[in-house]
Amino acid sequence: MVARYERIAAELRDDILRGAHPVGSTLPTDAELAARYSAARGTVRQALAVLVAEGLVGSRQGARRIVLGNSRSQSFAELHSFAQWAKSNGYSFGGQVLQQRRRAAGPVEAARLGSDEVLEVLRLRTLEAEPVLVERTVYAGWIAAAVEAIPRDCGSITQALFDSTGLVFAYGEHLIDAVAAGAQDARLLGVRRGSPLLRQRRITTTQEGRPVESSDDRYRAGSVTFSIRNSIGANPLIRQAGDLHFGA
Amino acid sequence: MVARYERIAAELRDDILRGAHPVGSTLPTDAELAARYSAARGTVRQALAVLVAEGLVGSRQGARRIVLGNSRSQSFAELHSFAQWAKSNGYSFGGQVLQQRRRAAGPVEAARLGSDEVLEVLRLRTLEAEPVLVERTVYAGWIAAAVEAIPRDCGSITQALFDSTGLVFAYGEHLIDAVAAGAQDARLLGVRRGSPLLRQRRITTTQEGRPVESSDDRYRAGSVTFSIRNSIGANPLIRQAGDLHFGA
DNA sequence: GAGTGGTCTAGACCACAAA
DNA sequence: TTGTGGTCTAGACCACTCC
Repeated sequence: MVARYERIAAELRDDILRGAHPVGSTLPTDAELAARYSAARGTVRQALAVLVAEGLVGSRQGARRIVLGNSRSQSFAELHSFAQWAKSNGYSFGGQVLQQRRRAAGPVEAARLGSDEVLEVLRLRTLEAEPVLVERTVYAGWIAAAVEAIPRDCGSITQALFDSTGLVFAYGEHLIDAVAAGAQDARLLGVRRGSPLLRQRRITTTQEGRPVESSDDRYRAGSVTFSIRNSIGANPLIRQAGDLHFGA
Repeated sequence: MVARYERIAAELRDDILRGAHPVGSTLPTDAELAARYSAARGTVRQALAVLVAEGLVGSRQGARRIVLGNSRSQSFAELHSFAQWAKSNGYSFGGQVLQQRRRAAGPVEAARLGSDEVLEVLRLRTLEAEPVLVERTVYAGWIAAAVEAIPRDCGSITQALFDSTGLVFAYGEHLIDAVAAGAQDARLLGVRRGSPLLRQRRITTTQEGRPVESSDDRYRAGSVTFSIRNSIGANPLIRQAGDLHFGA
């Protein structure tokens, strides 16, 4: 069952991407769209809100809505998976599943992933043959079987899931902070307990917004740096190898 | 004029951050909230959509809404200074200059800031009366006099420089990683040496792109989280206030 | 002043989760 | 089966933009 507003949003998006509404032009008014689709104004507004969130359409109170862009790729994540990033930068990389088990979702996970049963995976990833990243990932139940079918030493889970299911990931929210290495972190990464790690908590969804996984990724300090440029249109977040010279 | 749903959202957000609704607990139902605030269900849902978009609340059709988090986070979608961010979130904050001296720029600094002489400033900043941030900032020579004129306990340097010079900052590039606290960091922040800090190195420019400062900011672990969203919010009905749409 | 989008109301029905 | 959130309608008024 696809919601009415989703279908209207899809039609409008197609119109924009097709060029029927060029960048800079105004869209039909709420009332016109409501008449065209025989829907209530509220439903049309819900559809338009989708396009606004994607950055395709801009709106200001009192003024007509304007088409801001006509490329889908810009509105979605430019943040690639660890493997994609490493590959595109010419680094050698690897990965190894250390633990994997199904279990019941806690209340927070259930709400986050929309799933009662989850697959918990502990993965250690290497860069240039050095262990640099501990991933603790919780997958939604509907994708669990596909994840379990992936070889344990697969380097790119994203690629493997795309090959087996056709899924393309969109990256949702990222929370970045610093934490002290716990006992398990320290052992896996070869650092002392309590030493600094860069933590990235993230939620991954399909392009339609369906939650796929929730992950707690911990990078060894000095191995990876996140970079953000605050210029419009630029990639908001990219990873960089550590050891960058910045400032003095 | 603040919208009704914004005020309701703010109240609910405060309740969550205050701990009145612990993480994992369920929120009141739409109907209960509508009755409590004497608002229509649609208005309450609009407020809740704000919290869902912020990642504080999760929802699934048929199930009660659940509190997902209760931590403050700093979003990169908003190009705010520490003071602006703290103020907009209702936190008390302060700052104190500990050291300040002019010196010759190193070759990298000279290239980066376009300046032979620089002003080096060590600043300690507090949030809710706790020291959370050590800032080591290097200002370009042309702005040094204006910086030196700012009172040492000024909370918002950005504001002070705007007041005295009319300058508006644009934030250029941010590099984020984790480092171990050095001796000075540890002493100032009241943590053990070697304990994890979240480091943000950034370059600030004027809106025209002229470099103003280069800074190494170190946050005590657990005090602040950076958040980056690069896909559609869970509920597209709500636009984020003042959203600048980079990558969003 | 006319037109438009932003907000809000008060209903209704449906899909889904949990008991 | 009951309750909840998700969707949709049909109106209303307001704030704002643009002419």
